[in-house]
Amino acid sequence: MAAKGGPQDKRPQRRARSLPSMQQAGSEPALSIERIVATAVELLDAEGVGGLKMRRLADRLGAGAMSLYWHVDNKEEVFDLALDSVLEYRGPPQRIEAADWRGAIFHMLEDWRASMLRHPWSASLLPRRALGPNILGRLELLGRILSGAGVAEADLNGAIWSLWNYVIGATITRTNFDLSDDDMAAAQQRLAHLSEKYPTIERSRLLLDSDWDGAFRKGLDFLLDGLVPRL
Amino acid sequence: MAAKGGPQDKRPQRRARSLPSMQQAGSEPALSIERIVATAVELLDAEGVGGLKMRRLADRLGAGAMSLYWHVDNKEEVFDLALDSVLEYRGPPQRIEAADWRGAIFHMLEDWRASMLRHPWSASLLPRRALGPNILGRLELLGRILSGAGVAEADLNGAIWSLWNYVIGATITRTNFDLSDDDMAAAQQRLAHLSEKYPTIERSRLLLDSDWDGAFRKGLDFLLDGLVPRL
DNA sequence: GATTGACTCGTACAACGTACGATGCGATTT
DNA sequence: AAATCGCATCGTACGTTGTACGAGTCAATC
Repeated sequence: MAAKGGPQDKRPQRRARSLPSMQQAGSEPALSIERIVATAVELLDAEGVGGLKMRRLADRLGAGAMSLYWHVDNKEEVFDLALDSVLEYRGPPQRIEAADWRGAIFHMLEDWRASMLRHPWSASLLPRRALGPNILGRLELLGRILSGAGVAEADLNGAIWSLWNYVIGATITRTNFDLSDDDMAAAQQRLAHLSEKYPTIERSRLLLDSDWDGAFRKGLDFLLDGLVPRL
Repeated sequence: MAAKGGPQDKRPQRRARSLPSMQQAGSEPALSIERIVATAVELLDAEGVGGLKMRRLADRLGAGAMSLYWHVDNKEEVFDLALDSVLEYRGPPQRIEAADWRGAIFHMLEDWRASMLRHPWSASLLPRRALGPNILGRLELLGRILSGAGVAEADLNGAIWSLWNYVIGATITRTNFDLSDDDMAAAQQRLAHLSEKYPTIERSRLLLDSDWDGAFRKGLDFLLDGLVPRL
């Protein structure tokens, strides 16, 4: 979309924020990207993807709707920033990467999944390409650990992507089928109708109660078994 | 959203379509869900998710915008139907499921991925929960093959979900980073900026040229090695 | 004091999904 | 034949959204 690589130097680059500048009546602490993103995450947590509207976001910030556009190009960017902000990774408890690479990978990927499950809207935003620094940081860390664990240079990209794919797939599936009780009942009924067309699904209660966490870990184990050469 | 399970019997259930009923001047073949969905897929292929608007869809069909709403509840449903329609599976060339379960699974999952890559918008629609008959059919088939291959009942759901997660994750990643040449150049430049923060990504050219297809197959192999008990 | 640049916001507009009700038409009933 | 009914189409209109535009405020600098 923004293909033409012109200068387009409309963006502020950096706000000096010299004084508090009381601005209203001494209450609202002035706009900033950080505050905008944090409030956007709040709003998304509370009302989902559809609940994030520029006017509402501005309201929560005690600002006019159009004020946001000085800090942000458009709504898309708010989504991108919110997504990346939720994926920050503070690293494993100790520095054990080299010795226990498997533990390090597990920790990072489970934290990844947990972070996204804490903010279910994040999964549905993932397919829209937004490579923020936190996401890149996770990919970088993943590559570094795998590389240290003995994965050959030629296999590195494949290994990184396999794990990434698995994690985001699992997260998307999980948030997608994390039905409320009402939905469960409805699904149950809808499926009962079709039990003769989908007997296996019906018998294993695939959509109703799967052990998501156990399945995630087990699949991850298998993947790692294959990706990293046994020593 | 549509939680209240009232009767809401507004939907037509079945159109008899008794006569061609020349309707206009003998040209347009009258509206139907099938035609609406097929045209929606065309439009999505041509212009992406953002390009599908009810008015435009109606235009392409030679109909008024509001005419669509007799066949369809809302735009969401158009998305759901388009997604499912693209995921139809005609089955493996021969009937070899029992003997060559690995081949059968590979065939189905690679076809799955290929179908979605042929319609890149489909990946971004997946996280919105829409279990059409074709998707359910694929899950059912997957379960049946795995079960026949010797996966224990207790492990079945986990195995199904692991494979499903992997496939949709891989597809989403692939469509997400399938950059045009312009985007590639832009990404290259943006990354050059950060090469000291992400040296591993930079060195392995992770975002620029990965062997997507090879990585997909390899990871799938590893998953299957783990999921299905070796005989 | 004048100018500048960072920042805010009220107004306005175009585009969208779709509610509502009118209309046409074939089949059925009277 | 006339009246009725159900399927199907569509024009108009409304509310909501993202955001373009330009005017406004205030502190820092000249």
